[in-house]
Amino acid sequence: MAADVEGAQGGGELIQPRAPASDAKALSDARPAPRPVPSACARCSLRKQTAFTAFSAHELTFMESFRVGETHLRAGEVLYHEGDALDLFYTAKSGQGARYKYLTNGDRQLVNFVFPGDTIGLQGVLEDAAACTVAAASDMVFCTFRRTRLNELFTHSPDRGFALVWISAAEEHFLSEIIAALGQRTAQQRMAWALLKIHRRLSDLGLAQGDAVPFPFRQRDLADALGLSLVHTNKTLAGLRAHAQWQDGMLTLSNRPALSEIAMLPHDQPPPRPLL
Amino acid sequence: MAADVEGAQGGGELIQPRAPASDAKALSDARPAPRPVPSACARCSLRKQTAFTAFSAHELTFMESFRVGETHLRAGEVLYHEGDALDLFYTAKSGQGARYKYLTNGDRQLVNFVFPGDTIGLQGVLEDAAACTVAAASDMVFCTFRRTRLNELFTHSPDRGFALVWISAAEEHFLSEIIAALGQRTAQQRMAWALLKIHRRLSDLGLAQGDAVPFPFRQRDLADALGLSLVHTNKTLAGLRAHAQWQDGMLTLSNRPALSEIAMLPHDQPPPRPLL
DNA sequence: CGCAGTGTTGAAGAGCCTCAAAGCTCGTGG
DNA sequence: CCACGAGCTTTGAGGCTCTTCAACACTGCG
Repeated sequence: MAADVEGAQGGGELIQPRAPASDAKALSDARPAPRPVPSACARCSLRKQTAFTAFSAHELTFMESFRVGETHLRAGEVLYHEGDALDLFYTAKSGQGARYKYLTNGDRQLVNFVFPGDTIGLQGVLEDAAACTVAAASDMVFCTFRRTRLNELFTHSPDRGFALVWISAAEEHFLSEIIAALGQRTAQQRMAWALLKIHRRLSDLGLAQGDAVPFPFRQRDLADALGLSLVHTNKTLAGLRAHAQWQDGMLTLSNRPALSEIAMLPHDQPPPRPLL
Repeated sequence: MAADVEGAQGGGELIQPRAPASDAKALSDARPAPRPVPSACARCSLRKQTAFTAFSAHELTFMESFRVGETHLRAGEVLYHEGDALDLFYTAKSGQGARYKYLTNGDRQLVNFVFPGDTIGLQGVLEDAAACTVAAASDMVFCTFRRTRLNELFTHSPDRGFALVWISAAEEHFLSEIIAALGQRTAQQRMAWALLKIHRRLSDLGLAQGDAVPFPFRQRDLADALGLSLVHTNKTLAGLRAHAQWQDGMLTLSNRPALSEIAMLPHDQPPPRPLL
């Protein structure tokens, strides 16, 4: 699939409905292709968010040239599949998605949500096989970078190479928190923890409208993220409804202190991280 | 604590026995200090393992100068604590340990084991607060690197900077597998999965003696790694004893295909990864 | 209208946790 | 020499959390 022009879709495939067992991979192997967009980094609104560290002029110039273009995905489409060899990697620009891992029995784990500013696919670029499947829950736009030019990032702009390590380390940090949540917390604690983390991450991106943030997922996604059955996820959400409401793709936390208490969370906030 | 001379201990503190609730941090805040060792990278036996990619002569020279020295830990000692600001980061050279995260109620999660070749502390160096506590289960030796010189790694040796990103991505990959294991697998599946992963990683380092690898941990550690109670861990291990024996610090897998079947694992092997 | 996807609720059972206690191997001290 | 205690492993019993199965309500769509 070639890079397509303005207005057309960037490509992608419809994600399969959750198959009970076997035929989970009867999917097209088309890959979304990036399309060129002129001088976008300078205008990128993400860079203005306080969640991210600042760019130097030199870094900005370099990233403009390093960027290949944009990849557009519609809700439900897949960016790449677990096991794919990746020629590109991405930074999410808008919309929301998630990374999934599938087991041989058809079960799946939602490893992490993909929010604006998240860099994904780096592992798949380096190791020749993506560890996760990435799918969009809403329409999404990604900034796209080419595998073959990754070395330039280190030779031409050490600061950006440094940033990339920082990004990886921050992701690793968050994954370790997820591990602790899955391993040590009860269903209610996990749910409170996840709602707080999600809300916090989206708020830090400036996406909050009052107490509400957009969250275009299904209860099944949250269940797969927390390692809970769909039924129990529903009942756990119902039990927290006094403190958190989630309807029509909007998540509203009306009593964050209560949720923090339930989640056994300290109250610190994450330091600014780099954006690629 | 200053860098000490050959034969003396590198420092460290005794890890606390698992406190029931409150006083879990009544510990000295002494930090182990590295001691200089001349020209060690060229003779490092880890580099010869096929699990790692090769060094160029230039890279080797650079790492010799980049390295600060070695840090020695005795079994039970702590390298650094969750929340510490780190001036150093490390690559494990020998021995085994683990990274832990503690919850406010005293429970803990073993996030990942630390085996020779693993780079740790990078996240703590970049984010000003370590995400995990690192403790040694056997006597350990670490190669030590200084935070303040991290930028040199990117400006002087882009290849090593690239390697660092690769290392981070590989770790991120493995953590995502842990997440899937904790979220989707039953106790028996988790146990079989963990034993296979542990055995594989140690075998790839050339530490296997027949079907056995050294594994100097306690059932409590495995329980905290898998998110299971100690009692259930014991019973699950007993149920797998026909396929896996673990006694006197040695783990023996006598029937790997059976364990793979139980763990729902594909049979592929990980690609070579960089060593720092 | 029928159907697919999603959210909700109830009931029964399995898996895992907690509590409790006993055996084992150390090292220590009388 | 044996007694003693600490740390670890092992085993049993009871109960709670979470899963599975089943059914129904609601929505949007062909």
